[in-house]
Amino acid sequence: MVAAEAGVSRATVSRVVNGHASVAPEAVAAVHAAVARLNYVPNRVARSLASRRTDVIALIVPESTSTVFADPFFAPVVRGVARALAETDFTLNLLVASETRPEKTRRYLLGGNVDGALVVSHHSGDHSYLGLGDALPIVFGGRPLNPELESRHYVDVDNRHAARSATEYLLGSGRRRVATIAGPQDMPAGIDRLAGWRDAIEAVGGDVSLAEHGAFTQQSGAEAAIRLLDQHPASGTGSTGAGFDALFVANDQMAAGAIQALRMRGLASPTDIAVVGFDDDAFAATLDPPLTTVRQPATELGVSMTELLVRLISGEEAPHRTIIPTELVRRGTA
Amino acid sequence: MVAAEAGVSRATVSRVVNGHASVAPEAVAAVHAAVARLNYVPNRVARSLASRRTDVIALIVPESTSTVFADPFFAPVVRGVARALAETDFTLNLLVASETRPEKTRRYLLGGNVDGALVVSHHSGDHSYLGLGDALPIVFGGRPLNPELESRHYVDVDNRHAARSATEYLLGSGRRRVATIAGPQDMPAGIDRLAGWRDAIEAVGGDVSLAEHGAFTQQSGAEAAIRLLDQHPASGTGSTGAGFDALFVANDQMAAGAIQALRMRGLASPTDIAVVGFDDDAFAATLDPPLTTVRQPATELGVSMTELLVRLISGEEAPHRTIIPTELVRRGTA
DNA sequence: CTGAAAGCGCTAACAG
DNA sequence: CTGTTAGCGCTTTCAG
Repeated sequence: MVAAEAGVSRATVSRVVNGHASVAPEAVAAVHAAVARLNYVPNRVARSLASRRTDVIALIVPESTSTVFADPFFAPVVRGVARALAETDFTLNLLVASETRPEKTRRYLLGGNVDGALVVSHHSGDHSYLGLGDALPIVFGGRPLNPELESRHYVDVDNRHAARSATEYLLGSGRRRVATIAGPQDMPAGIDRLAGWRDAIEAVGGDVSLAEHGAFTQQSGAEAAIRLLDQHPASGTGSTGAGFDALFVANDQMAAGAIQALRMRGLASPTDIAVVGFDDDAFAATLDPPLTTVRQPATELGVSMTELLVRLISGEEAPHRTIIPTELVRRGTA
Repeated sequence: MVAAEAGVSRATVSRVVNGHASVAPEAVAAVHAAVARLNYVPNRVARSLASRRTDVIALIVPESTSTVFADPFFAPVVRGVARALAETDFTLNLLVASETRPEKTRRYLLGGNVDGALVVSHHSGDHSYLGLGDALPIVFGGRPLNPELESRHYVDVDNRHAARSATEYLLGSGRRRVATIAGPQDMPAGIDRLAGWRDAIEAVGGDVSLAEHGAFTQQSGAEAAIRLLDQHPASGTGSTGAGFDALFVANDQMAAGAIQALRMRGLASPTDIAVVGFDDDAFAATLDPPLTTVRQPATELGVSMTELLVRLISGEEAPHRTIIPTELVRRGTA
C-alpha cells in the first residue's frame, strides 16, 4: 500500500489518514504525498472491521410511512438528515422496514451494520425496536407512542401546546365556536393536536363536541368538514351558515380538503369560517387563499435528530426529549 | 463462534449460512440449531471484507434534486427502488451528492463501499460520474444528457414520444392551436417533451412559436401561461379568448399553475382551453377539474432501475436502454 | 514518535 | 462433503 511508497509503516499511514496522535511532520507530508500520488482511497469496509465502527447510520422508515413517502412532511426531514450528515463522515442508510418481517430490520440493525439509527414513524404499532434499545443508539422522530419507548431519545415539536396556541389564536380573534378536524388517534401527532385543541376549548368552557376525525389526507379532510357541517348546522336562523365559525385542522392536507368542501357549501374562509392548519407543508402557501397554519420545521427536525444521534454515538450523554419550537404562520385563512 | 456449538468448522457454517454447495443435511441442521440457539447474526462487514462484495447499492441524489426532494416524482421512484430491493439482500444507501464536492461522492463510490449505484438526476451538469464508469455498475434514471454517458445503462420513459402523442390527442380532439409550456432545456425531460410537442405540431403544419418555458414549478407554470396569453391574444375579435385553444404542459405542477392563471384571466379548462399535463403526480387527480395527463410510472421506474442494476452487479449483460411505457390518463381538462 | 504483530469475523480455494 | 489454511485492508496495542 502507500506505506511503501511513503517509506513508513502501515501503522503510520493509518495514523496520518485518521489524523491521529502525533506524527512527525515529515512523515505526515510523505504520507500525504504518497496518498495523492497513488490516488489512495481507504477501504471503509476493512476499516470498519478493524475499528468496529461503521460510520453508517440508518434512517428507518416503516413501509406504511414510505407509502406516505409523498408525505410533504417526510421529504424535508430527510433533507435535514442529509444536511446534518454532510458535515460528518457518516453515511446514510435508508432502510424501509418491512412491517411484515420486522426481524429483518432487527437483524440488520444488530448485525453491526450501523452505528446508530433514526426512526421516522408517524405510527405506533411498531414494537420492532424494542429490545435493541441498548444495543444501539436510536433517535426517534416524533414522540414514540409506545410507553416502553417513551424513555428513549426523541425529538419532536410540542404538538399539544402548538395546537392549543393555534386554537387560542382563533378564539382570540373573535371566533366563538372553534371546531376541529383531528388526525388519526393512533399517532402521537393526531392525539396531541386534538388534546391541545381540547385544552383550549375547555379553558373557555367551549363545545368539545365540535370534533371530527380524518386520516391526514385531503380527501378525509373534506369528508370530515362535511360531517362537521351536517352535524352542526347553523344555530337559530335558517341561514346557510354553520354551527361553528372557526376550524383548527390537524394538518395542512386535511385543511386544504376542508376548505374546498366548505367552499362547495358556499362557505368562504376566512369570512365565514377561519381555518388554521398544521405543518406548513409545501402546499400551504399556494392554496387560495394561502393557509394560515402552524409551521413545523421539518428540516430542522431532521437536523436535530441527526445531531443528537451523532452525539449519542460518540458516547455523549444527551437529553431524552428535544422539543423544536413551532410558529404560527398567519396567512389568508385566519 | 457457532462452529464450535454446532460441532463443525467455520467453513461449513459459512456454507450453510450462505446456502452454498452441498452440505450434509445433519450438518445443516446442526448449524441452524446452533445459529438459533446463539442468536447468531453474521457480521456483514467481515463478510464484505472477505468476499469483496458489500451488498449495498447507492441511490445517488444530486443536492439540487434533494431540494426538489418534495418533487412528487421522486418519492415514488424511491419507493420502487426500496420495493425491488426488499426482495434481495441488498441494502439501500441514500447518497445526497454534494455538487460542490463531487470527489466526495466519487471517493465513496470508489472506496469499495457499494456494489453498484443508481443515479437519479433530472439535471445534466453532472460530470462526476464520468471516470468511474467501468469501476462500478451504474444505472441512470432518465436519459443522461451528457453524451459521454449516453452509452451507459439507463431507464426512462419515452418523453418525446409521449409528448407527441399527448399533443396529437389534443389535436385529434378538435383543438386547432395547441400551445406548450416546456420545461427547462437543460434536462432531458424538458428537452424531449418540447421536441415531442414540436414533432406533432410540425406534422400538421401548426404554429411552433406557441411555446413558453417554465422551471417545472407551479409558480413558473402560471407565469408561463400569462406570457403565452399576453403574446398570443385572441385572434380577430376582441373577445376574452386566447390565441390558442389547447395547452400541453411539460409537467403537472406547471399545469396546475397554468390552469390557475388561465382561470384568473377568465379562461376555463377544458371549455376554453384544453390542458394536458405530464407525470400524473400525486396531485393531478385532486385538481379541480382533475388533470388530464401523461402518466409516468415512477414507481415502476424505480423498480426497473433496481432490477437492472442488480442484474449488472451479478455480471449479467443487459440492455443499455430500457423504456417504460407511458399512458395518457383522461380526466377533466382535456 | 513509530514499527511490529496481532487480529476484526468471515469467505474462499485447496486438499482431503 | 468438510476441515485447513490463508488472507480481505485496516486499526490498534505494545514495545522500542
